Amino acid sequence: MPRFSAAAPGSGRETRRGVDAARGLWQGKGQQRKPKMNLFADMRVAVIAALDEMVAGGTLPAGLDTANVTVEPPRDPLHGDMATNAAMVLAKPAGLKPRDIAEELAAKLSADPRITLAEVAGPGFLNLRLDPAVWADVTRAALAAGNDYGRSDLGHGIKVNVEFVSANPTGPMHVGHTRGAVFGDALASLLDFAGYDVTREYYINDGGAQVNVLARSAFERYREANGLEPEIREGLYPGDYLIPVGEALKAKYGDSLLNQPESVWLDDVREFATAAMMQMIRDDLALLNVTMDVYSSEKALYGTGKIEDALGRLESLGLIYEGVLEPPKGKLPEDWEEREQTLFRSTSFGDDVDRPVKKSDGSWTYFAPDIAYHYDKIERGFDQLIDVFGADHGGYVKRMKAAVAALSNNRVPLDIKLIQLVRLFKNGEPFKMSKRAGTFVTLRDVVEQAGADVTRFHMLTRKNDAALDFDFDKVLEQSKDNPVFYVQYAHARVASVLRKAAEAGIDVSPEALAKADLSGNTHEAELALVKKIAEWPRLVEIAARANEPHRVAFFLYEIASDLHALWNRGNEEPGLRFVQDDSDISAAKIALAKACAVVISAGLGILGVKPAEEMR
RNA sequence: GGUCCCAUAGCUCAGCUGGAUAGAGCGCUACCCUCCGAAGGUAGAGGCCACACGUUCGAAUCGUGUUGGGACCGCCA
Repeated sequence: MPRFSAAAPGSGRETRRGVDAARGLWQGKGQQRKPKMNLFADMRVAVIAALDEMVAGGTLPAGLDTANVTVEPPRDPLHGDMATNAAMVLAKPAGLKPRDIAEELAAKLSADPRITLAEVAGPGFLNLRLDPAVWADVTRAALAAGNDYGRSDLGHGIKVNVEFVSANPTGPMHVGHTRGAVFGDALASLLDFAGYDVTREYYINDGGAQVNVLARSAFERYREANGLEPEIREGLYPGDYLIPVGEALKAKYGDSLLNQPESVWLDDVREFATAAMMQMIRDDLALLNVTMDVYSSEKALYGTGKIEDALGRLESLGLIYEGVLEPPKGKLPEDWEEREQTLFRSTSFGDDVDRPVKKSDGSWTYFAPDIAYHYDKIERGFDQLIDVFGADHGGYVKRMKAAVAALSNNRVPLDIKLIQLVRLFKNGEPFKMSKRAGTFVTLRDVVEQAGADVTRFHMLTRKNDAALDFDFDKVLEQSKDNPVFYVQYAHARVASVLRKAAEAGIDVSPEALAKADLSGNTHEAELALVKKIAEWPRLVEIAARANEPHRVAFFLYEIASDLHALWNRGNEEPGLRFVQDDSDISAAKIALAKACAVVISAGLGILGVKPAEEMR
């Protein structure tokens, strides 16, 4: 039975810092680790160094801003292995022609042993072709780093708080929460991988009217447990999930509460029921392999002066006043009348109207504890905040950002990611969710049918602000039309190769693969794969900068596609197969395959999906 | 009325702090399995990136406006 107490005494918070050392490799608090080889970042360093030489040599003026200089893979492979826009970006501020800059830059870069050809193209692009030895280095770097390949120090260990799920503790989690949970958890892992110090946090809305409704609903189930007819009135929560809570209440209180007025039992029953709901939510999250670092309680903000502190700070900044809001334009609410309220001057920070923090009866609005909670996060020293909300909370984005900007004196950026809805399908038919009809699809329903791995991957195959279709049949389909299967299959194929090679007496130990002569991996299908492997560290940084974990899922699909393509080529060209009679050649091919598997494994790790060793 | 999100191939969607001839899957068309790696493979067709103007050496990407779709909009949380 429920053991969870929403508020740890005195703090309003439960943490699990320091007890999570057992996380998987990729989820270790990694900001102290050294970043691994990032070919594109390395080459950019070389380009900037060459530009510095040109400044020293007098070709370029000093003090140029190189922030917009990029080194990236060209869309067309005919353009070489990498391209830089340096000449075009710098032409105007330097007062020179792009091609002139590019020509000299090309001459300087040609001295780099990694670069075999640097040629000017188009309006001033500089296309670079790399020495094949570079690709061998990439393969070896991936093998050596394993699941840490692609780790970055982009975040420099700064403290980021990712608040997600934060479902009301009034019932089980449904599919919408599931997507938010997967997104938030994957984003947190991604940021950790990119060198941020990440805290996963859940805000428990246990301070509002809805937990009183929960208490009254649970009380009816308590009466039911005592043999009375429950009266689930309109507005109460009718779900069966409260029946065991009623029974637990009976076990604790016997029949002693039955004839008592609400004022006697409300607080106790509310606390009991809330704790039970939070335990259920924790269990649901555990099914999805989501573990929070911190649970913070809204209720614990009341009566401790925290709300008053936060609003007092706003007041000292002259951002709180008593006033009357204009009625909203267009359709007027039925019961609209002018009222004086306590308002936060959020318009000073880009909001459209000022927002009430106190109701006309003097009690706090929902916004007030939210302000206090975010103030608390700022005070705990976070450098960056991320909130993951359902798309229906879009209206709160501006006011929340305004509050954080005001309270942190613009020091702490707040990014709010809105999660669009999930549309459920079964056999291609829309699957209507309805609490009344009992077809209420919970997180548990989804995970029990589809499994945590499939659910997690599929939920990340769409951008967070795009609606997502979830078809129970399609996500379980074992075909290349299913991205989950496709990526897992690629990893399993490599695992299969390693097993087969070992059976054939080939040494596939890490040491042997590290020593393999990779200079023979020159087929275009092999080069396509190794170039994709080289791109992985860059993709991690792009995804982390945008707070968009779905990019990882798409990248994994692409690299899996490259592996499958190479595999298929082996059907027609036996020389491309991984397992060969010549054990030296075989080791080289297998090293490449293994490096690919390493990237898939690391990427799946960020998404929270276990890589498959075999498909069954 | 206002705010936010969205608009890319027939369909579902990617598209990098702006970069070269805009990509993938499905569907469609044509080829390809006696066997050695087909829970398939190869190739192809398919686009006014909603529209207009602007910024820029360069715009699907940034800005303004228009059209169409969705979400939200003071004592609900």
